[in-house]
Amino acid sequence: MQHPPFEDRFVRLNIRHHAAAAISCRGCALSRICLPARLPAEEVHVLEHAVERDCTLAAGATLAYAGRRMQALYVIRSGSAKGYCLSTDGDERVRGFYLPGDLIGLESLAERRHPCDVVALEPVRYCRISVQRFEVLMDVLPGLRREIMRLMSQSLEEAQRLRACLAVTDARARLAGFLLDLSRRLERRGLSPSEIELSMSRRDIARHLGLTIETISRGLGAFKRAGWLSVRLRHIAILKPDAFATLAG
Amino acid sequence: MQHPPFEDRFVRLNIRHHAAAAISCRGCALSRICLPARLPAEEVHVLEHAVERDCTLAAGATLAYAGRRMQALYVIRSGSAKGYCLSTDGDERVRGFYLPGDLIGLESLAERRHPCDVVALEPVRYCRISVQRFEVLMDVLPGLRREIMRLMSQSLEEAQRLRACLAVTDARARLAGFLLDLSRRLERRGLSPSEIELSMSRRDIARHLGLTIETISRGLGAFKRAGWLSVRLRHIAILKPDAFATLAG
DNA sequence: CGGAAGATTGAAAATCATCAATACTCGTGG
DNA sequence: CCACGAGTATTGATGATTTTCAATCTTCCG
Repeated sequence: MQHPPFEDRFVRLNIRHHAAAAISCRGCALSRICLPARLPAEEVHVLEHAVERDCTLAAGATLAYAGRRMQALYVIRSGSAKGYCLSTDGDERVRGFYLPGDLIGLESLAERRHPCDVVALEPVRYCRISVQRFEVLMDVLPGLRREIMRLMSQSLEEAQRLRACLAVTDARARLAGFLLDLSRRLERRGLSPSEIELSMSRRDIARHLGLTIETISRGLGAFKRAGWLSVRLRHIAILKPDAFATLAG
Repeated sequence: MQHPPFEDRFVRLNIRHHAAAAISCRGCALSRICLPARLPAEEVHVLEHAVERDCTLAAGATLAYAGRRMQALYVIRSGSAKGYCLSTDGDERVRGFYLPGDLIGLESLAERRHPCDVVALEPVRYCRISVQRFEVLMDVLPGLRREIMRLMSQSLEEAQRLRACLAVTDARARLAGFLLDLSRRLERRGLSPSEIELSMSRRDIARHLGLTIETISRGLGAFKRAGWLSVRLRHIAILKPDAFATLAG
């Protein structure tokens, strides 16, 4: 819609296929977090053959364009991405951030087109499964189907919860809620919940929370002075998670 | 979790079964909006037998309790409800509002428990299908399965979009976004997008948008003075939808 | 009629956005 | 290796918006 003819070319340019280097799902570092974790072995086998592994994306490259027909679902293997849309007057609204293990495109299935742009915040490795194949598998593999349902339900819950976290007037509380959520998501993926390397800029966080860069910066400063965390640029360490939980509610 | 022993009793007391008066899905006023709309006739028939129709709930009564194991999925037939959770210090965060045709419980499927309370904002009639039956049907009816997937995808998209609408600093813009979204949801359900009878209080809206009652009131007042809408208590008429769209972005 | 809850309005205080200046990081190229 | 410059982050001062507190008005019940 917004970028009619270019997208396919762009996306294809950004994808590098390394069929030879393709790792099986079972051998993947994410196997405990990703789809196969809860799937019976025979289904994992079928799934493996439908998935293109080792796709990569450079930092800043776009994985999906708003309004364009969706071609595939993606799973982030490493790196991270942000989903955002542009308002009529040109400023962006960040819908959310995708972390390793996250499935991108579930929200696009109904309309068969992406509701917003998705760009890599850092170099991203990801897996890809075409919508057509995905739909076939959904009919054929009951285990996968249930797992996808579970994932969608979970994403829905998460989206609503995050929304509730924004339904708070206080800017610090919002920031605390965001950091806490990020921490928990990382923990669920087997990463450290306290030592966090932010892949998004202050600007992204601000556009995500409905605040300004300066407020984010000052908020982090206040948390630092309170001894709740240490910050140095994109690296933060959460020292008192309970304090954040209390502030966020 | 929060209301351990009482819930079942409450819910049951609030449900009135009128087996005799049960209407078929095909005869239901919502048949064009609700699940059966996109289902093959034979599946509608099966679904009909699994659904309890004509359940009712008094205004203010609770349909689902936060933390409690989910028993069933619900579809609002008439009336409306709000989903909210309480923060540690007791003030509520409104997650969202459910309108006629909305399926309640999709977000609870993963954890098998409700993430937040759902209470009726006005007298509600609804249909009910137990989780057990639902899961069986999901395996048995491919059409229903696809439709549910579509619905979940759509809900997810909606939740993310609404979230983006909060990612805006200006209070008026948020309110405009909320009204616009409400208007569009009503329209999709065959109701008037301009003549709206709000079932939620200013307080509910405020808690939903991360603003205060007074700001909501002043915002509506400003829209009124600008000639964008007419307000009288819970009844609003949107006169210039484009103005709202522009403000919301 | 009377009382409780909801809604509006006004004046204040606090928070946050805006504007502006500065510091810092990191990649590039001399 | 250093200098440069663009992008990013911090900090300060000011002003606008929003919250808070308070009073009033309305509606909706019984």
